[in-house]
Amino acid sequence: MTIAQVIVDVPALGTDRVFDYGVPKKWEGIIRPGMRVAVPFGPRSIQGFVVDLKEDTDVEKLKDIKQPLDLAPVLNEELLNLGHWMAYETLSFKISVFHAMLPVAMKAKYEKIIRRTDNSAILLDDLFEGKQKISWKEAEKRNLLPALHKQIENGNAEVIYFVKDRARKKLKKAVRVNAGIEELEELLQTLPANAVNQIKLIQFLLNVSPDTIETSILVKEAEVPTAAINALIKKGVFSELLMEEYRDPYKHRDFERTEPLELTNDQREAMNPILQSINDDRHETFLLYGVTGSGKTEVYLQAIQEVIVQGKEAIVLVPEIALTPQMVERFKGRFGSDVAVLHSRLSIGEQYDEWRKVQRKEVKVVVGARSAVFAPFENLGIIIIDEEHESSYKQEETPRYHARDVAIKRGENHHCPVILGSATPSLESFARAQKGVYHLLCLSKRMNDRELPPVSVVDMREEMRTGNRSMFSTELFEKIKDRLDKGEQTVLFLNRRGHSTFIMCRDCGYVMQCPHCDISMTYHRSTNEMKCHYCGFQTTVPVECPECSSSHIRYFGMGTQKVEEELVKLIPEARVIRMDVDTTTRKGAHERILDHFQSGKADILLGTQMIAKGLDFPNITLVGVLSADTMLHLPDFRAAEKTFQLLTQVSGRAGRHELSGEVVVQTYTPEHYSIQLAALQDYQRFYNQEMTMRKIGSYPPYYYLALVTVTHDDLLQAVTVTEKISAFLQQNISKEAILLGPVASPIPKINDRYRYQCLIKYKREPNLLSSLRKVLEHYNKQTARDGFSVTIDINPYNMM
DNA sequence: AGCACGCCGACT
DNA sequence: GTCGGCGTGCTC
Repeated sequence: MTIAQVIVDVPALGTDRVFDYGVPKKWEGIIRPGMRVAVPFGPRSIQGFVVDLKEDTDVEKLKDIKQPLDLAPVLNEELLNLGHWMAYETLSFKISVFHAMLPVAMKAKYEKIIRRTDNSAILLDDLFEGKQKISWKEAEKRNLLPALHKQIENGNAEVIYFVKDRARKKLKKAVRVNAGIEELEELLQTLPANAVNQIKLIQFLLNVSPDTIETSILVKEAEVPTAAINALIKKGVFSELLMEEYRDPYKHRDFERTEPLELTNDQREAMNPILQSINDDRHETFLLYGVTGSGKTEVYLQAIQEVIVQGKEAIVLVPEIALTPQMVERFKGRFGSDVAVLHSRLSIGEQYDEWRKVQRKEVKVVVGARSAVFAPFENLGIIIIDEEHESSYKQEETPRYHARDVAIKRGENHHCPVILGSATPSLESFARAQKGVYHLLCLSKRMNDRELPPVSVVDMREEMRTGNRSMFSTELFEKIKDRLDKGEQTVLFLNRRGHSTFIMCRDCGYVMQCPHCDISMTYHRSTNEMKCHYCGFQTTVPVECPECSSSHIRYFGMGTQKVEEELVKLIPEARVIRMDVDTTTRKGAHERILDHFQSGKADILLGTQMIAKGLDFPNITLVGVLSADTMLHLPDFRAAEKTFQLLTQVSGRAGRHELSGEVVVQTYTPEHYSIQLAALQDYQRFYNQEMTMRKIGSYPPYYYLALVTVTHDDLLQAVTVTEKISAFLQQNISKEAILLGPVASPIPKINDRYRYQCLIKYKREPNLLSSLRKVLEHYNKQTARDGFSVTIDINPYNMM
């Protein structure tokens, strides 16, 4: 008897292991590891993943698999092993990891129905309204459950559990030609002369002789009505079938084909070691450090070209917000239909279809956001992570994995190179490159030898002193007007959307806080409400101060909305277009805004994060950063690094082509090294300076981190448990490790739950993972009962 | 995570 | 005496 080992779809500690199931005779040889199956689990029926097959089992009350949910495995052997590894490293449940590796469409939905079994019981006619079955949801709504329960107990009705697969393929009609040439010619003779369309159709078949053809295409090309096709189906010339149709998000776009460009010396030098590694089938991690506009993408493209020539496949990861049509175009332009695109702005169906293209080996290249690192290729030749320093490569929910770590693991599995590309590498990666763990490749010159644009830092405190209280310094304002006169374009960057960040009473200093979270409420002008960005709590804008009843309530902090209003007031003739989460939620909005700006229909592009990347328009000659220090003062040891990276990125948007550009950076802390060195575009010095800071603070890359967060609705309880955990961990780590805590989380309360944490800094701690696992196991019992939640984040990016 | 089982108090 | 409240533990 074949036994399948199954990971069931129950994310809990007690079920995070394999369960054995019998494979029914009729599925033997069909059910294989990596397939999803429907299995009975207790009284219900749920989804599971077969991870292995074996011949016998010790389990006595063995149940059988109900049915497979896939025709072919959705996880290959490599991905299954990768899943086990990830679950171990990130302290996650295996089932959570498997779900993270697959498109959301493959996550099952469950449904229950109640069916009557005894048709003679007249009482049931009322309950079921004469029908045979009723859905659980409806029974619940109509409050029939108590009565139905009784009937279930009496054996007059039963509950049936369904596993519903959401992975629906879109199908289209097609026909297969069964008749050979002779048969067709024979038929042509016997058809009556008035069967014009059938004759036309057969002649078409004789000319083109297709094997299988989509019905709608046949109608168009043979110029016959469907009736003619139906007639031939009846005569047995065709048999009908359904073909899978891909929901192609780029269906209506033509991509202009591009040819490889001549490489610069720099690029060729960077290219050689990569090619070497590809040719030797050898895993190596490269850090491609290239200033903005130095042509990293062309290096990626040509490396991929080589990989494809060798019959292998490529994964390219790009940060979600940089995954613009412009970016996709570069890859589709070079590799055409060999490219699949995966990111969260696609619909669930589109994501599924793009993934299917990979599974069916119909593409060679995947360009996608974080989760594309799991693309089910079997013969990977290269993995590229562009903008490797981006924090969006770290997933902030379980499984809390970093795409960089996963990419390197897969690179090892496939003996292929991994390329990390950035103009501002993360300190972690650059440090590894310095140590020789990664192979450092440099592109130090911009393409077509354009100088990096000069950056001028404006001290906004000085502006204040001279009486300028607007959000634009005199220098920036003058320069914007100058560009307007010249018909050149300006990009204004502000890392904050919305209108004002908070409101404060000018008389007593009262700042409105969320009653459920320790965070100030944000003013939203469009709805004229105060909103909490953490729990979604909303309330009206106070007309007078709740503390001192003063009416001097003022709006502080600026968001993109407010800047837009100001701009329109100050320079009415300027055509401003705003780009942030609020204006890009609708599908395709992203693309429309950029097209609009590119075609010169706007003078000023005002936006957040998302305009910092990839934007490459020839007419941009001025970049303004309205407030460089918005993220500098966050309680985050990476604040300086993030500021430096962002400023460098934004600056890189100016003067990339014939026209030279310049950058104006407004700040209240012009003396800070991250702003100074970003203005000088001096990564190396920033790296040295910041490394010193990290060494002093015992932070990465000198130390690894593990963050344990405990939440509870009672403050004291949260503190007590965090103390116990800290004490336990203190005893189980070496002297070299540093344990901080318990301390309140940077946001001490979210959603009425208090948050306490303890942070472990360590260099080498082989037993840490198992100690942390013990913490989870021990407190999990309390977790459910007493309302605790304990989460562990290995190498966190977000300390909140 | 569900769901059943089982042990306690409040009621027809 | 029974209904139903939720704490406990299991699911191949």
